Amino acid sequence: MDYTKLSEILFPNISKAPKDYEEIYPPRNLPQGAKVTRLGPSPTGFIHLGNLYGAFVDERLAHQSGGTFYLRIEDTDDKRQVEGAIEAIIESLNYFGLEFDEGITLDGELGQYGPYKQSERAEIYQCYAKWLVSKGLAYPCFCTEDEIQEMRNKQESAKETPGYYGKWANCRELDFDAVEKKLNNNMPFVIRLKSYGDPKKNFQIIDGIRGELSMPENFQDVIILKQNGIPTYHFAHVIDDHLMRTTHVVRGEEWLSSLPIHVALFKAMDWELPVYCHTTVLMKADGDTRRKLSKRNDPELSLNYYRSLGYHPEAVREYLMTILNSNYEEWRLENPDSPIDEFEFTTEKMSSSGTLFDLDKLNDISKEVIARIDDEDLYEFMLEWANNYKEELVALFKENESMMLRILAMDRHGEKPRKDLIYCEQIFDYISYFFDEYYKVLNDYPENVDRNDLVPIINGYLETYDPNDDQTGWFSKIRELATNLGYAAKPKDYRKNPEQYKGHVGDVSTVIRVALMGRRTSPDLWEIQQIMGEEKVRDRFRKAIEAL
RNA sequence: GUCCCGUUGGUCAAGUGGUCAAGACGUCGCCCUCUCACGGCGGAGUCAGGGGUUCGACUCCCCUACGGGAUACCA
Repeated sequence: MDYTKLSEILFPNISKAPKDYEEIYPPRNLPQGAKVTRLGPSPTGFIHLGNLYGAFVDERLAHQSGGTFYLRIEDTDDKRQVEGAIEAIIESLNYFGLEFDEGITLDGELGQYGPYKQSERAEIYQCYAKWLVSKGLAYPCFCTEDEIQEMRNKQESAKETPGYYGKWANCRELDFDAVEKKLNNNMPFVIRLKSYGDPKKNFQIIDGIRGELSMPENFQDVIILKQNGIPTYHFAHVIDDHLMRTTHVVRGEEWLSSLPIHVALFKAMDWELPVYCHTTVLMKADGDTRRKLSKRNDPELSLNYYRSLGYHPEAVREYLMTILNSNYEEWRLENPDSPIDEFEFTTEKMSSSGTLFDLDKLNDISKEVIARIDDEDLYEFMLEWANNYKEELVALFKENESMMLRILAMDRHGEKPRKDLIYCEQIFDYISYFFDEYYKVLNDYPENVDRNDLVPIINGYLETYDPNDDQTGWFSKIRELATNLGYAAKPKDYRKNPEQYKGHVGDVSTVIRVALMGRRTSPDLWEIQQIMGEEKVRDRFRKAIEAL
C-alpha cells in the first residue's frame, strides 16, 4: 500500500509539510523553566467559575515562571457559536484579573504562533492529518452515521466494547483503489487515527496535580478530522499545543478519560508530551449529596452572578486561591498585606478530589478583602458597579461623593475595622438610610421599651442634642437621659438588678437609632449623625415623632 | 455495562508508618460592648466500611460502598 499516494488523493490541496510549520512556529525563546499555558474556551460565551478556577492555574504557572499565557478560541464545533461570545469571555476574564500575553485580544490577534482561532487553522490540521496518512498512521473512513449506529447496536447486544476499532473498523484496511473509487463518487469521509494500542496494556503518566496515573492504552480509531475538514478536540489539542509550544495543559478532569487518545496522538506525531494538569470539578451540595455545579440550576456558577451583586474581583480570586492551593490561606494569614501574586503557587498543592463550592467562605473572604480596600478605591468600585448594574444610583453617588467617602470610611479604620460588608448591593442596602429617597423603616422600636417612653426619649434627646459634642460628651448625655427616665446607665447594672430599672441605656439608644435611621443595628451612631449633619438629623427625629 | 478518577469534622483541608490527627469557614458558649459588626477565649465535631501487611496504619495492598467523570463527526 502506497500511503503517500493515498495521502495525496485525500488532500490534493495541501502543499505544506509538517517541517514547514516547525519552521514557522519554532520553539519559544524563553528562560529556562518558563511555562507556556493557555486557556481554550469554546465560544459559547458562558464562562463560569470553573473556567476561572482553571484559568488562574494557567495564569500563575506562566507568570510565576516568566512564561507565556495565551488565549486560544476552540471553535471547532460550529453548532456552538454564540454571537459576541469571544468579547464577553475576554472582558469577563479581564474583570477578574486575568490578562493574556498572547492570542486573541479585543483588538485582534497578538503573538507569533497564530492564528489563535481553531477555525482558522484548518489547513494546518489537514497538513498533519495528511502526514499521518502518508505514514500509515491514519486513514479515511467512509462509514455513515447510520452504519456507525448499527455497529454500536451490534456491539451492545454482543456485549462488546463499543467503538470503532479492530475488527469493527471496516475502513481501516481499504485499499487504494477502493478509496479512490469512493472519492470519485464524492463520498464524504472523516480521517481516523490508526490505533496500534493494546487495551490490556497500561501506560504510566505523571499528572501535575494528581501525580502518577495508570491508564490503558488507546485502541480506538478515533476521528481526528471531521467531514468538514475541521479537527475534533483531540487532534486540535495535540497539534495546537505542540505548535504553540504549550508546556502545561491545564484542563478539567472530564478530560482525564480521553488522555490515552492524546498520548497516542502525541506518540504518532513523535512529539514530546506537555505536562497535563487535570483539575477538580466544582461541586455543589444538593440535599445530602453533592453534584457538579450546573449552568442550568446554579446561578452562582456564572461569573455574572458575582459581578452583578458587586463582589470584588479580588475576593473571588482570593476565594478560588484558597481552594486551589491548600497552603494559600496560611500564607495569607502570615502576609495579610502582600499582593496575591507573591504567593508561590504549585500544582502539587492542588487537591484532586471534588471541591464543594462554599458561599459562606467566599463571603468571609470578601469581607476581609473589602476591609483592606481604601475608601477611595471602594467608592470607585461601587460607582463602577452602579454604572453597570444599578444605574439609578450613579447620580446619587456622584452628587454625594464626599459624603459617600465618609460613609464608607465609617468604622473601617483603626485596630478593629468592621467587616460586615460583602458586596456592593449589600453595602448599599447597608448605608441607604443616609439618603432620604432610599430611607425605609426596617425595624420597630424595641418591645421592652414602654410605648409611652418613646416620645420622651426622642424629645429628651433632641433637647440636649448638639452636633458639636464630641463622642464622649454626646454619649454621657444619653446616659443621663436614660437614668432620668428610669433606665440603667450601664447594661451591667441592669443585669444585676433588673427589677430596679425599666431597661438600660442600650434600649434608649436603640430607640434613638430606630428614630434616626429606621433600624436597630448600625455602625457608630455619633459618627452617623456627624455625617448626616444637624439639619437632617433633626428632621428625621421630627418625622419619627410625627409618626408615633 | 465497561473504563478512569476520587473519599480526613457541616465545608475547605494539613498529614505521606509512631501526631493529644494542624489551621480556616460555619456552628455553639463566654468576654469586650449603647446596637450590630470587629476582636479575644473556649466547646462540640473527622480519618466511608471490611479485610490484610506491620511491633504499630489516616498513611501501604486488596475488596465493598458511595460520589464524580468518560464511553460523540461536543468541547
